[in-house]
Amino acid sequence: MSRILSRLPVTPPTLADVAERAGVSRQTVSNAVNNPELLRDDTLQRVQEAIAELGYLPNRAARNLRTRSSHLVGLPIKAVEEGTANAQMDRFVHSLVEASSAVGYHVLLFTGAQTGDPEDDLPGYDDLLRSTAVDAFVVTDTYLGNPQADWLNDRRAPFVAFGRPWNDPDARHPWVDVDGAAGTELATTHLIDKGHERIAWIGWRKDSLLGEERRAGWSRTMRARGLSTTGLASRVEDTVASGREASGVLLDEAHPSAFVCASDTLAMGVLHTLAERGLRAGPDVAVTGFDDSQVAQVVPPGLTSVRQPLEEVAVEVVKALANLLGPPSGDTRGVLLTPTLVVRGSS
Amino acid sequence: MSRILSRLPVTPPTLADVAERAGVSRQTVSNAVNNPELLRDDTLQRVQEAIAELGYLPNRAARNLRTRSSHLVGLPIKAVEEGTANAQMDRFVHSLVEASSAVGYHVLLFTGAQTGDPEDDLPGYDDLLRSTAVDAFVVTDTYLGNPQADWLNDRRAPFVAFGRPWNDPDARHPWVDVDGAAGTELATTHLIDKGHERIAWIGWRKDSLLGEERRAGWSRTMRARGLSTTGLASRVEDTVASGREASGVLLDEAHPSAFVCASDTLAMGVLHTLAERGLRAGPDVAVTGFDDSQVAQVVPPGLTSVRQPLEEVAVEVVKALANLLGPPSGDTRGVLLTPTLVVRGSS
DNA sequence: TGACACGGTTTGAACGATCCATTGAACGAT
DNA sequence: ATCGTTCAATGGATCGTTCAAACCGTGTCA
Repeated sequence: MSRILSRLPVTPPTLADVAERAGVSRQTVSNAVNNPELLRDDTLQRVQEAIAELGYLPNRAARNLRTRSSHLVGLPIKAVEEGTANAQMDRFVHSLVEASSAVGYHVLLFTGAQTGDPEDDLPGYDDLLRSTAVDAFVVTDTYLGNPQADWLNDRRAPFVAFGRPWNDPDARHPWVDVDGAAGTELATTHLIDKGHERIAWIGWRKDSLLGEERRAGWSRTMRARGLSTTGLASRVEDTVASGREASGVLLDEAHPSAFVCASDTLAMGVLHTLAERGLRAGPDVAVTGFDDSQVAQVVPPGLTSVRQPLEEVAVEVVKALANLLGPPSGDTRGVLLTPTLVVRGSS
Repeated sequence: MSRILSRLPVTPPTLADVAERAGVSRQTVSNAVNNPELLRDDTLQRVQEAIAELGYLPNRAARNLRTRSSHLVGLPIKAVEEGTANAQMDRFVHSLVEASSAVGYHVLLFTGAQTGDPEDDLPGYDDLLRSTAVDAFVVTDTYLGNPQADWLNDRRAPFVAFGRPWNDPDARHPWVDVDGAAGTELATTHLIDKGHERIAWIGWRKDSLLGEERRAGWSRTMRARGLSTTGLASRVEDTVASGREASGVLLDEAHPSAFVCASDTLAMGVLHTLAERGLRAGPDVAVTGFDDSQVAQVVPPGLTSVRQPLEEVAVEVVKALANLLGPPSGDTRGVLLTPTLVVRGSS
């Protein structure tokens, strides 16, 4: 019969065990854990001693059942894209986990239907919510046309977005985002200060509002400093190959001395072109990227890049979550954070 | 037969609701969900219709309470290291989440005490387990001296390791790992086939058994092909700077025509040296890395690298988990997978 | 004819916590 | 001595599910 060993040596102590040991009722122990201010000092201490002696920990499942909440937030993770250098997600996830645990929440990962169409993921959200597997979501990809935000809003599902609600300026969900234009402005100003005057832009296609915002930071800074932008902008796909190609054309036709890119991926494409033409990144042609990915950190001679304050973003996201799930204090709908510039050899 | 998506505010239907609608008892509905083979065909169908009509989903918390299991596996994530190019964890995590959900499990992230000392993380594991927050763990860092595995083993905590139990060859926990020596053998063979004879090794300090294993793949292949290894090996820290320095020294003293590195990080260091000396990676000096990180994919001219089958690893880990938590079928203690070589411009 | 086995279904009792209404004691004011 | 108020602590009901045992009609065999 004892062939099957119990996984844990003994069954963990319950509220009732602690209550008996401390000579109080279950409810009092519960209060000692959740509302200590309700107890008299001496009883509180007695209960806490009993808790410590028995090594009591509340059973999550029982608590979840009774309170109808799981203290879990769901984070959908999308497929890993091969070419693009967006490994920065790591940083965000790590901070999110840490910040969440500080307010008693854990992060649950899940994937969608894997069909590529975000539409197909939506039932997955619903199931998690209705089965009380998670209390809320954190969504990270609110590009234009992504149905997630709208869908979750319709269903009154609690969630916080990393990314502005581009398609619906007065959406009612809380969000946190990074000011992209401020980032490219930093990069452009930096290059101008270094003496560059013909500074090119390589960004994404026009339907990306995120891309257009970053572009605006470059163009407004150029204008403000009295520099021309005509013929200096290119809009392509977010791949190394596109960046390589676009920079080649720009070098031939517009002779820029520096490139500001909408992503590290595109900037890597520029580095490819420079390497092919025997030009040195930095001394000959300056390049800046966006994201401060690991690639930017290790590629020779180091890629100057705009760094998003992902740790801060995570903290703000968790604040919004706490506000959403706990007692609402203020209702700050959106938070916009400012990035910084990490200068390396490429500029 | 349209799927009913109820708004969140209304309480979701319960087992009892379904039972009433189908004209059966609660337990019968429960069986329809968990042990359909126990029901007569017509009853099963009736119940399934009721489930579909109401859009019923079992309440996770209640199920967890009753079955004393959470259907969650805990995955500790460590701090993001800045310099090193090991963002490959993404790939593993993604596959793990996917493979887990296929067998009804979700992945819960958590961080340790953030003190840097892994010793301090251990209570965190214990708490999660005892509060029935997770059923098991997946640990990923079983380097020599890491107390996790031993500690979990002592406590009979169910877990699967990605990484061999280096310090205890007959540890009793299941593990999955990648054959590092086979990987460097692939790289070395590839270089030899390309005509290289003086092939240098840059790896980690001797106390890393993982590093020694990778080194063995290089040295045994060299020996097997009748090539000398004397003076061609260097053991340093896993940083870009160390790789840069070590490759400089080797180039001066041993004149290798190719480098096999224990990591992409070290290989990037070699690329730095080559760039500084005006040497082209590939035509002039060949370089191979290990991990097939995103850096390897985007750095010009592309870094040849050993790619770990992380997707397969995840699948095997989940298999082991299922075996551990469900009815044990076989008891395969360890699984060793073989990596592949991704050839790019650097070789 | 009675005992027994069987597949399919039902019933009551957990699982371990919190919510809610209530009790008991303490205390100052009448 | 009585009353009202407040503060601490209690006991029972409850969350939604699964477990264990009981039930019931039918068929089989001694």
